[in-house]
Amino acid sequence: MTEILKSASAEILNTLFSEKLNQDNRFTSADFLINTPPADFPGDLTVVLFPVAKRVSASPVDLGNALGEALMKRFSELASFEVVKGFLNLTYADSYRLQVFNNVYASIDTLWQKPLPGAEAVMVEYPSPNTNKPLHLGHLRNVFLGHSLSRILEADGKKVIPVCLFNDRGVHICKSMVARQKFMPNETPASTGMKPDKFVGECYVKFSNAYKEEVDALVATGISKEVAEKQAPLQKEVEAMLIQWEENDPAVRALWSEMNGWCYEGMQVTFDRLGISFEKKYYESEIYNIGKETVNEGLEKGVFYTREDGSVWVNLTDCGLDEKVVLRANGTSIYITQDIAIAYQKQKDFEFNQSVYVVGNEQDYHFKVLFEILKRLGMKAADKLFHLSYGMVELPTGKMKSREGKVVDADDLLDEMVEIARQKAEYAGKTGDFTGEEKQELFRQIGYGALRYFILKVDPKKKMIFNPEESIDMQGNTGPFIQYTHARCRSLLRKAGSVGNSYGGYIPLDKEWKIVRRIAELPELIKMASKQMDPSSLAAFSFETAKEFNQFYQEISILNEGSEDARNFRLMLTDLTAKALKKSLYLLGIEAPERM
RNA sequence: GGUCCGGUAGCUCAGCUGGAUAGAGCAACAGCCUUCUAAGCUGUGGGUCACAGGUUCGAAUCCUGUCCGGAUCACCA
Repeated sequence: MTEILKSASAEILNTLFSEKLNQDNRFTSADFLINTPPADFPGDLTVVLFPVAKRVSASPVDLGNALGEALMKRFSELASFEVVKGFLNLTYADSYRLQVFNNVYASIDTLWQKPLPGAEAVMVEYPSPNTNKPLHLGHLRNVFLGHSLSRILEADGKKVIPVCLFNDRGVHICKSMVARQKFMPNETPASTGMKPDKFVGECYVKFSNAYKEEVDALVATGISKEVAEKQAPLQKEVEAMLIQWEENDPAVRALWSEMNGWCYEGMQVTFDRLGISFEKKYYESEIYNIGKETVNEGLEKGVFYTREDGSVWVNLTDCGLDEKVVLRANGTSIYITQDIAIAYQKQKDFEFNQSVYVVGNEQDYHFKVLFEILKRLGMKAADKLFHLSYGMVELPTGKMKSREGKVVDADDLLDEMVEIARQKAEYAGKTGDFTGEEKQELFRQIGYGALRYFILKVDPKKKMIFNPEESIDMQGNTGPFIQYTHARCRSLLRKAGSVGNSYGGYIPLDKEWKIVRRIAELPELIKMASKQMDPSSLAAFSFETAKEFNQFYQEISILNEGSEDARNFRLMLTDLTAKALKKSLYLLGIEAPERM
């Protein structure tokens, strides 16, 4: 509708001001800005008049009146207009409003077509953990984003290929291994009763503490910190172990397999809780050697060069980046070497139109370098890669530090959320007729929903602060609020028995129309969220919709309404709202209970 | 130091490619449950949009500079 109005407006003004306009400055629809007016102004659409009025040096008010009148004559969809300052506010006719309602109501069920054959394929890689410690809050933001993004892309008609990369080798892994060997050789997850991935994480913390002591001791003898970090015996041990690993030393490999196995076992439990799964899992350990081959190719192509000590480099200074090592002097490969290899491997394994890496913004530079290198290597898919960069989750005390064990553990947090949901529900006396099992399931849905919403409602690009001391709210702009509104709708519909499909000549109230108007924008919103890879707008949508429905619910009878037409319309609106809420929650990865 | 990102109410955050009087939620205070779920609704208070310039009919939004915070510039990942 807005597009039609824009071109009509251009046409009308061109005729009206034909004397003042020549070929070069005639209006086109691009000259018109039409948006929705602020809540306390009348109308459904606003034409901003200043720019157009200026061009023909007319007063915005006069021009607005003239334009408004002409549009009224031409469009039966419009009921009235009003010019306020430089803004022309247009109000839809009731008949058109009902037409909009009928259209949304008819299409809400089929809004998410499954990807059609030949649909664009998008690979989404997340959360790509290291296998030396369990998942923490930072990973949760990653998972929520990746999961939600996948659903949004699918709703936009794309085929999603979710993959996960395990950073399962390298110095960080060796640190946990050295610590296990040295400090807790006889302990196992079973003997300690720990979740296996947490046991591995414990090793990592032990290493970091011992390493820090060594460094401090060296510094005390007058050595600089930088040198001390390199000379510390534990550091040497790690480096030695990395080489042994690359040389396939059986004992080192056995230790590595055992510890990684624990990590996968533990992480899978967390993945299952989060409801995520992958079409393919990549392991750096299986691919890093291909990286070395690619490095050789790069040398042949002249993209890389060798230094005297044998290390291999790439010079990216001509595009604002630095010189970067791609292979160590001792021949072992580093992070970027493997990322190069994995990019090629992905290209080999799947056909895709786009490949998204969901990775924190601390690695912005790394991905710039990686993508530039791949471009120079002439990789086919190089222009299809996209780094979805998101902000860090910080504690009030600053960054989380896994080395120091100062992290919010993912499992613990999920447990805690369920517990909070339970407490709030019991305090409110909510769950009288639920069975024990139903309750448990409900508290899980609410607790998880609260956490996901809390994280997804903020712009992914921005860093966010999480205060573990203040438990996540369940009132106001929260997941449970939206879940509650959905459950409330469902309750009404259950009580009504069935929803009729005719409402005679009923004319919707303003409060009712506002809800319809918002939900009618959902398809457009999904496209936008998909394009911008940002779920937060859907969180905002679900909140606004829920709030508007609650206002309506509070003030206006639905089931107790005398007029059957009105009752039917309101039930249809309730049905529409429930569906819109359920679907927007789904896109955020949040479940929508029927009762709560 | 170079590069990049950010600074909006006491707190956590919205504010789309510049548009009307800068909005939510939490917290505080005052109301609303014999009627469809009170995890709800209504109202009050709370702002130099970091600061200073500039661009223009119009700037939280765009440009420049300053201040403050963060990330990154590893033969770590």
